[in-house]
Amino acid sequence: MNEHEHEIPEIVIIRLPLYVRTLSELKLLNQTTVSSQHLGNLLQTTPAQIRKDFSHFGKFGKQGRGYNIEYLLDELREILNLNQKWNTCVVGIGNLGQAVINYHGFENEGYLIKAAFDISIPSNISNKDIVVKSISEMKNTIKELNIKVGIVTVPAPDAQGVIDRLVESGIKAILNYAPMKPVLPKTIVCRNIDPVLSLQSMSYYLNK
Amino acid sequence: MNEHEHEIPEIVIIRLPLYVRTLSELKLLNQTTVSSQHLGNLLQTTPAQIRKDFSHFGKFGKQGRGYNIEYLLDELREILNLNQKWNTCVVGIGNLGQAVINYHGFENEGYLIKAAFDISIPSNISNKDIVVKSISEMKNTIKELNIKVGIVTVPAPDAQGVIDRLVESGIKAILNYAPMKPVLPKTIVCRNIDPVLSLQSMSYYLNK
DNA sequence: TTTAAATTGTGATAAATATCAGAGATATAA
DNA sequence: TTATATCTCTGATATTTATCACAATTTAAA
Repeated sequence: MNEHEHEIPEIVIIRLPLYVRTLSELKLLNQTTVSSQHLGNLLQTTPAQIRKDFSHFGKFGKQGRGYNIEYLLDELREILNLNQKWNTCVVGIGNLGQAVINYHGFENEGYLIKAAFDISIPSNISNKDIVVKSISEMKNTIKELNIKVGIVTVPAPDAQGVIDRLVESGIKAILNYAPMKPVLPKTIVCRNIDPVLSLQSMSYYLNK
Repeated sequence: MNEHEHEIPEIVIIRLPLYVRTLSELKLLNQTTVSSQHLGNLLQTTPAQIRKDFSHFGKFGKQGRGYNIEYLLDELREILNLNQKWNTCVVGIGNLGQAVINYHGFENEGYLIKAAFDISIPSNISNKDIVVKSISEMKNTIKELNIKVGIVTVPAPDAQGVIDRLVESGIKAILNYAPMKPVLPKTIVCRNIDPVLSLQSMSYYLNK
């Protein structure tokens, strides 16, 4: 079985980056092999699920021995297209947008913020690596800079409009911080970051 | 069927806040009733799922008519314990922690940030509504201020330690921004906010 | 060399989740 | 008043997801 023979469940794809993260940590600790049992312990999941997940993409392990960390890590990174840089842009340069721009956790993982857009351009953004432009110049800039991922940090009422423009500009993936669910063509991937929803669902379990 | 007769699937609980949000928007537009069909259109889901989700908690609708928005909204808010304020604290006052503190989307939804903790206390935090203290004073402060929710914004390597202290201090829910999965007693609820994982799982769908 | 222990990959099974479909209730139009 | 359309609630069914369990393979120990 390999990735060309069947559609892989999204839930499996969503778990792959967790495996990548833990394998990277093990590699940093100079570990060379790991079993699904051990990986399951570290990730608080079952070895069966890990093996089944991997089995969608091929055979990466060795019976009686486990997985070679370096090899498995590289395979998973390749599957996820992590062995390359991705250019991104931020739309919305308010508090949240500025926080995202100043957070360097994205760059470290290969997601480079190349441009930031807003209606009015704040003067306090001065990062020589990031082009700051008006939303009206979005389409040209995204094409010129080969940007594939849009990070949306505008207020909810503005988000759908902004997202429509991103799609029109050729963006393929959206990381949406606005508290709303965008309407999108099914060719575009989207993930929502919505801490308020997380708090609200946790509140169910808080007995008064 | 009501909430006392069976364990409700967490996946259902996670969707309830979405319904609350959309119902609130409809209420703001002075709508008085809504059908599962209409709600499904707005939420990009199926009417059957919405009805099944509600059915775990009781009968809120009227055949041939739909749901009274105000009534349903209040019931759902009551189920989720949203009809009250919850005191929270932020642990980690670096860039991310400060961004969370300056973001007022939590307060607006009834989650009040009452305290912020770090090892060294930055001087640039000056919010008279938030107590800023050393992590060593965490336990007393959390008890005194009746804090039930902890928001973790420390770097990943520090997160498990901080979370252990939060649990020890009597916290019941954790919103974790650190890129790791905490080990927790099963009495504690936790949600992880991990935008890097989101980006990485989206990358799978970006063909080079 | 032989035996025992460890571990994968996977078909089969179980569990969880989503959808279907129709009886019954309500509202609206004729 | 009657007929038609709308819509909920829910048991039954289908689909998706997770777990089980074991043959096959590898390693390590006897």
